[in-house]
Order: sequence, then structure tokens, then C-alpha cells
Amino acid sequence: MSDEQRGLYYHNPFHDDDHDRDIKPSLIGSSTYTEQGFDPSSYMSFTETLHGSMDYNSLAKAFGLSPSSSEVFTSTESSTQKPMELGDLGGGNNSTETPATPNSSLSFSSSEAGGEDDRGKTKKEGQCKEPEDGGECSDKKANKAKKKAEKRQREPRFAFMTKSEVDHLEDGYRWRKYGQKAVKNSPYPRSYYRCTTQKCTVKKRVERSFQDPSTVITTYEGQHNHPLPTSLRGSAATMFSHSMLTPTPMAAATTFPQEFLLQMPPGVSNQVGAGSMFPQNIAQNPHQYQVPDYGLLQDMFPSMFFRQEP
DNA sequence: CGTCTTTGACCCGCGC
DNA sequence: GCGCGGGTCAAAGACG
Repeated sequence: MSDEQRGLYYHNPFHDDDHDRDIKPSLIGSSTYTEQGFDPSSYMSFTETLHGSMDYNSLAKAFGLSPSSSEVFTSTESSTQKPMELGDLGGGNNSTETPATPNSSLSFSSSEAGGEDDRGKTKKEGQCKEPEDGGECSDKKANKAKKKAEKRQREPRFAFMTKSEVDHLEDGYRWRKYGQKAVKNSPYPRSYYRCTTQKCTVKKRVERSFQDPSTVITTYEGQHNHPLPTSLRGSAATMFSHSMLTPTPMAAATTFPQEFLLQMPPGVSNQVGAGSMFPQNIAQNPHQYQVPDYGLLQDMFPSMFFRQEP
């Protein structure tokens, strides 16, 4: 890891020094976008990208969703669909496990129009710890039906796998851990983080693949509605921007794709939520992507992309 | 003192 | 209806 990169990590207010070692946040095998070739000039600056109008194609391109990168993937899931189990991403399922190639470090896998936010909200209201005034949470029931109707409105979700010894990877934002749960069939717990910025409802879950303990599975949910924290901009954002402009695809991929992901603009999210764009393209035209390791994708995509209900 | 993590309890959805 | 698992809350403690 370069000094520059290390410097970035050291900006993380949460990390202790131990956590700064051995992060390898590179995209797994990502390289070029064979259809058009890698085009650094097509990359927006990091910040622009994060808040801007980049479409999904650009996103895919920027991430080197390339034929040669079968380990880099994304997916859509319908809003009514059951959330994808992270285990499917490589934790508990051989057929979908991302092969951790020696150089591979990261892949991303899922987006979902989801509503666990609503659920949390619902929960808070539903908890009604003190039914004082005999109100017995009077609005509780009334809200229930309403919530039920809203329930399926989920935040877009994006998961990816990172080869790292660090569970909580620095991505430029400030996160507060609000929970940790043991994961069934896994010795590693899952941690829940929320963006600490006010009014930002972005959450992320971090867990380690028990099949490949060196792989961290991070799931982002929602979109940041604010810029990068100032104190971190000069590091994460700038660096990412730099690397994204590098003519070397792999160099571009060696920084923080997750940062990139978690900032997917609303348009992208909508598209993803609608089950359009990239995944469909692949579904309809797999060969267009000239995936050499298509067998792997076949293993992955069906579970990652196409588990949508009609 | 403010911020963050830890952790047990709780709620909810889902499958049986 | 019950139990299980996932997700969240919130009090308590740690830390700088």
C-alpha cells in the first residue's frame, strides 16, 4: 500500500493503528470496459460523481465492470423482494462465492430498493415503551396499516466485498456503530453503522465472510444527502478522484470504490431499483460483456441479479 | 464533555 | 401461535 493510501486511512478518526494495515480495497480484477475501452476522461471527479448525474452506465464503466472482472458485480432487486442474504455474496454459498483471487480485493454486488429505514422508524414508533396517558400507543395500530403499505419502500442497497483485514473500511464518511449481531452460520458478527451526519439516513452493514475471513462484505443502504465531511475531503475524495483519473484501470480500482458506490445519485438508484440498466443488459446480452469467466457470473448473477419476483 | 462503541433487550417479519 | 433470525434501540461505559 502506498504512503498516500496509508495517509488516507490515517484520517479515519475511528481507526486504531491496527486497523490501518493490510487494507486492499481494490476492485477485484476490474480493468477495462471492453465495449468501449477504458476511458479515464469519462470519469467524473469523485465528488461530482458522488452527488452528480452520473448514470449507471458511467457507474459501471467507472467501476470497471468489465468482461475480465467477473468478480465485480452489481445487481438490482425489486422493491418487493426479500433482501438478499449477504451470505449469498460469498459468506455461505459456494455457488456464489466470489473467488478471492490473489490480487482481488473487492467486488460489489447488490442494490436494492429497500425500506429497512422505514422499518427502523416503524420500530421506534411501535416500541412505544411508555404507553403513558393510557394512550397505549394509540396511533400504533393506525400507523401499522400505513406502515405496512409503506414497508416495501426500501432504500437502494449496494453490497460489495473487500479484501481487507479491517472490518470497517474508511470511505470518507463518518459512521456511528449502532448495533452488532451474530450472524447465523458465521463466527463473525455483523456490524451496523449509520452515517453520523444529521438528516442523513445512510446505513451500512459490515460483516466478514466466514468462508474467506479476509473478505469483508459491506452493504450500503441509502444515499448520502450531504458532501463528504470536510475533514476527510482532502484525503479520501481527492485521492479517489486522482486515482479515478489515472489511465491505469487497476490503479483506479485500488482506492475506494465503496465510496463511489455509496454515493450513487438518485437517478442511478432509481434505475437500480427499477431493475434496469446494467443487470438487465447483462441478462439480455451476456456476451456483450465478453465475460471470460462467464461461468462464474452465471453462478453469481442468477442469485445476485435475477432473484426478482415477477 | 462530547463522541463513539458495546451489548442486552426489544420489535418485527417470516416460516413452520 | 410459536420460535427464529435480522435489525434497531438505548443505557452504560470507554475514550480523547
